[in-house]
Amino acid sequence: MSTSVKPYHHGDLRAALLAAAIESLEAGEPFSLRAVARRAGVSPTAPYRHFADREALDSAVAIEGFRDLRADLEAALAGPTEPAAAAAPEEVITALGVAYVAFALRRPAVFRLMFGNECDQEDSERVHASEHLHQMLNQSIASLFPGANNSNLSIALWSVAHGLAFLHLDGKLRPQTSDDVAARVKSAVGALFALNNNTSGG
Amino acid sequence: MSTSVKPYHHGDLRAALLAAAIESLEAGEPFSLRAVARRAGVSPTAPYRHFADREALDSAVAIEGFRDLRADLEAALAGPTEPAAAAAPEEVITALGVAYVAFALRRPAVFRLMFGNECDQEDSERVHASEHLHQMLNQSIASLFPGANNSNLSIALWSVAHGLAFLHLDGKLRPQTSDDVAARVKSAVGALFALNNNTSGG
DNA sequence: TGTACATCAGTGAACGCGCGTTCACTGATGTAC
DNA sequence: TGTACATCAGTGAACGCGCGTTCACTGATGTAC
Repeated sequence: MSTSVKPYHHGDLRAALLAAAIESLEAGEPFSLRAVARRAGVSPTAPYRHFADREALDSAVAIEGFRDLRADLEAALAGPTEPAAAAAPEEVITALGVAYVAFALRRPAVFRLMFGNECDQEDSERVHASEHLHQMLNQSIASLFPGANNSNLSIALWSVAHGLAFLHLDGKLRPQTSDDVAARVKSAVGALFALNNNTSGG
Repeated sequence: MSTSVKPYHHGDLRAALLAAAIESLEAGEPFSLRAVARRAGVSPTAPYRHFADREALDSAVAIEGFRDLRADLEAALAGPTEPAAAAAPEEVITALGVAYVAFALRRPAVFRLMFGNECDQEDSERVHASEHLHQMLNQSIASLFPGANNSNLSIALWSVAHGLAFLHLDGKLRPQTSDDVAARVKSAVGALFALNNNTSGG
């Protein structure tokens, strides 16, 4: 019983606040320090023990988001095909794209927070998290296409996924069931792979 | 003298508010009805004569943004090459992409407002403005590639441009001088056109 | 051409709201002796 | 094993802010006669 009444000390409030922040975002609520504290069942000023200011909480959520997204993409890379077998590039890229867009649609507010505002370039941990993602994509593309223009190609393909994600989030592309979206990602990648054929062949 | 002192009636406050809203966005200021009214030199409640609420002003700005973006893209289509000559698809697509991304970087806050929030599907005028853009892209792609998969290809290419725009806006891709950005768009499109070659040829 | 009056486009005070942040505080914890 | 005390992690009242929106209002305009 002594543990069932709310203890004065929380135990791991930092983690609880992060979780609450993500919940709050995913519930579509407006994001604020106070709202997060409320959801965590704690006074409005308690977060200041763990985060310097609102921006710091913001950043911590974004960093966690980047970590989660990276994990999703790595899972997609490991994929259903045996890792030993060299899967076709188009397949791998489709899998990555589907995972990327699925993440964005499953956790739209987190995704927006990660990408949707100009990030403070001084916030090195946050910058690093996004660069780490970028590097991971670069390496995947490099291993698929051991050619010269990898950097351009990887940017292009990242952009496709990123654009598809945002266009869906913003309701510019419908409908939104996750199967439809996955199919659309697949078709888009397919169309790009066929691009050169179309050009020369009609 | 009687016209130089501020008249009670503004003349065209609606247009002035729209202009002020866009200025305010482009100046990087937080966007609010009150701030816009302030910038237009008018009382905080004057906008309510012309816009039902904050959302309506928001929408009007987005609609104007879509119109401007469409104009930019049409200019890019008309382009430096003679309109009579059938330009190479890659060239046309690059021109469109460069114009798209340039618009986003030149007017980042407007672009974010246009795309960066889930748009009210009830707001028919706003929905229509974005669909009009979509159609215009579809038609351009259709005329470049008279094949079957136009819809997929046009979504894919729109996504590339959209993704490049947002990745630049959010500082995920650097540097940001407009020439660099244009070059990057060009390279990305080039990499996609070469995609099939890489796959089959190495 | 002049006047009465409806309509329109602004004003300015006021409301309640939630926000980020500060401050002095207090309850709990853990460590030195 | 006890006790004193520093440290830590919370509380709760309070601040000033800008926001969206309402309300009753007033100054300007234009139209009917």
